[in-house]
Amino acid sequence: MRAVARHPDDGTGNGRSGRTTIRQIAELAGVSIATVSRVVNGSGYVSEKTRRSVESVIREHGYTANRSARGLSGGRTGLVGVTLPRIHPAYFSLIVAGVAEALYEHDMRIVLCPTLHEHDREVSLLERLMHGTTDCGLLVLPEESSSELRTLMNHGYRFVVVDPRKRIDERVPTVSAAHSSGADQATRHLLDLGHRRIAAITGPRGWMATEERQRGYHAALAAAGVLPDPQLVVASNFDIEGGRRAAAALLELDDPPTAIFAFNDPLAIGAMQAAQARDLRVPADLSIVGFDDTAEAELVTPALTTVRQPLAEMGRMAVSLLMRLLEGRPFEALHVELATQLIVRGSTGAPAGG
Amino acid sequence: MRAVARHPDDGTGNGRSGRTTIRQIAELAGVSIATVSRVVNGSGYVSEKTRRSVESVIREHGYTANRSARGLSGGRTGLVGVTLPRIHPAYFSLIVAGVAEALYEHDMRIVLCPTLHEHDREVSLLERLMHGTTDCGLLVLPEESSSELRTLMNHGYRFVVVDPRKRIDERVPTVSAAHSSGADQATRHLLDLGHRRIAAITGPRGWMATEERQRGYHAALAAAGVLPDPQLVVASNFDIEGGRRAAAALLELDDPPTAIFAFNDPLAIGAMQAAQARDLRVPADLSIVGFDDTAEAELVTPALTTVRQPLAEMGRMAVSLLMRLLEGRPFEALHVELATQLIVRGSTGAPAGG
DNA sequence: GGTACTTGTGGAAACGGTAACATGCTGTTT
DNA sequence: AAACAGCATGTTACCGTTTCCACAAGTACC
Repeated sequence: MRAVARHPDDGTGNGRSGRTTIRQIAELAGVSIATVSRVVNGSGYVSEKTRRSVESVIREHGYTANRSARGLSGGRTGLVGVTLPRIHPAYFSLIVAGVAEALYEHDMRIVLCPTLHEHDREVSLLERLMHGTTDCGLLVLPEESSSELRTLMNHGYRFVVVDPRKRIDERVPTVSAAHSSGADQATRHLLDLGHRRIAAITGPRGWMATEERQRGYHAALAAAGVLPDPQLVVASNFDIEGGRRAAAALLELDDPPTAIFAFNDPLAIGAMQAAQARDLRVPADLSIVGFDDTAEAELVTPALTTVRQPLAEMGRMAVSLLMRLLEGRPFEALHVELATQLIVRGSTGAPAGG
Repeated sequence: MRAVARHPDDGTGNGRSGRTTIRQIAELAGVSIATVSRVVNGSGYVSEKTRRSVESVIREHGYTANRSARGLSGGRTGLVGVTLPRIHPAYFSLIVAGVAEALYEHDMRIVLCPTLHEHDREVSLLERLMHGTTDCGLLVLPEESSSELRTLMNHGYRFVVVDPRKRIDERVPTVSAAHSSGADQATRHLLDLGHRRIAAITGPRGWMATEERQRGYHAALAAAGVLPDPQLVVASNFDIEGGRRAAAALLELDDPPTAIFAFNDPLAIGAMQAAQARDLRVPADLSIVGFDDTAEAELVTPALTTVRQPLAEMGRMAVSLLMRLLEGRPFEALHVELATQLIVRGSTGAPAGG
């Protein structure tokens, strides 16, 4: 004879005290657990009368299905694993915000896994996520190689990659920003203002974002008949300090640039600091364009002209692909590229000589 | 006769294809599942020889326990529910970063639940989290009333509150920053510089952070023998726009302040913008101090003098309380208050008249 | 040489759901 | 009237763990 804990707290403090189960609801409503399950999940046949009655009992007792049980029994856990390098930078937190919002509408939750850019951590995290914890995954700027991702797929794990770092297997669904066209817009803007010596501070070599943006940059220069100068392209690492160093080097050149296109906002802010450190006025002496349009772009003086990536929207779009993946509906658009938009602010202007 | 899927992908794509289970490991190692469980959890008696053998099979096959099953079977899910108003603002993402880092060390994961400041959403989210999804919770700036939190406790749910919004039940463990002493430091700094008309732009009325910081502000003024002027205290809502409006109102006064202490960084940045909009120089004509020391404080010109809250550390501390709660170890320090530190930058200086 | 305790191991009962299958009904078709 | 389809509901196996209990063998003690 087991005691049935009716009181909310049975004093054991083991966290499962008194939670209403499907069996209790079934008994109270005078139906079988199968019927309650059908009502809760809206599956199968249930008469209007029964449905009402069960629903009222559920409301009255505040029942919610135990996700562990649901997950175990072959249903869904309702959890989506999200791996990302770090939580804090505005870039990532905006994507996650979009993801969370979209998932909430599907009554699913995020299991957040920062990898701190460590490949091994990411792999072991995914290993665990796959195994019963989550229904599917969302990999932001993943560290894994294409072949590792392929292995994941072959194990039957469903996932979507947001902002792929390197070029990956064609069959992996991806969401990214229109890097190349954004870079093209930014560069054209500088060309239109009259700049001809336009430098680029890029991200790490080999990253898709870097390569694609570089492609846009070169395309715009070519279209304007400007010969690219290899001296004017410096690779860096996407943070403020990197921007500062790269800009300092560029400004040391015999024939320094009149404009710098930085491949993200922190780099651009670093460049701005480097310019101000050597008493150059922005934009009078040096124009600067960034990429991202996170909140910081509006804070600096002068405010940063930058290419806006729809970060939250990328998160939402990734969720929408994920849901289709879960439903097993095959879909055509495996690779979604969201449009970027140039936001012109105070950091760009006509070159001094012009 | 059921097919036993040996191959990693059985083609059903239902996500549970081919994952190694405890039973398979047991069979391969020639022991019972109970023994494998004991090895995995380090509980009960297992001979050295058996342990080695089982461990090697586990390593070889990359086995990890299914968390749903573990959660269901009365063990732990290894998941911690984290509710917070929004993910994006630096304030929150820094706390979450600290939480994630600390939880990783305990091999636990975050289930992230943004509430968008909606009370109902938070309540229903918690309702679900409690019910089998998570082992415990971490509530950042919760919307719930003290009595709702008490109800949660009585249901046997274990949780810790980070940065309580209102004053709550004594028995709920909390982690917060030393609001009052931080505000005291900030105000004293301005007094030391020679300011006497020091305004305060506070957060929403009734919030603990607001009240405590106000207490520190008043204490510092009193200690310096400065009579507080009610006109100089304006309540706002913790964002840039609010800071702009509040500062504009303050600067309209017949006898305007020579310094403003804003109760967080966005407010301070808004105040700075308002000052610059009316051609006041910061700090020559107006000194400004913020509170938080998130990244933005260093970006604005001049860089913001502000009170640093150890946000990531608050997250880590909350996890440490949570772990003790889970272990059932009772502990004395139910309410932890972490020290703040004044960071002096360019936005403060001696008043013009001084 | 019993008895009692320690150590190592296996068997089996939960845990709370889902879903396949079985079982009645009520009409409708042939 | 028999056969059958569609609806509504109940029964039950199963998901992968943990954990309690039983049992066996070895050791210590009187």
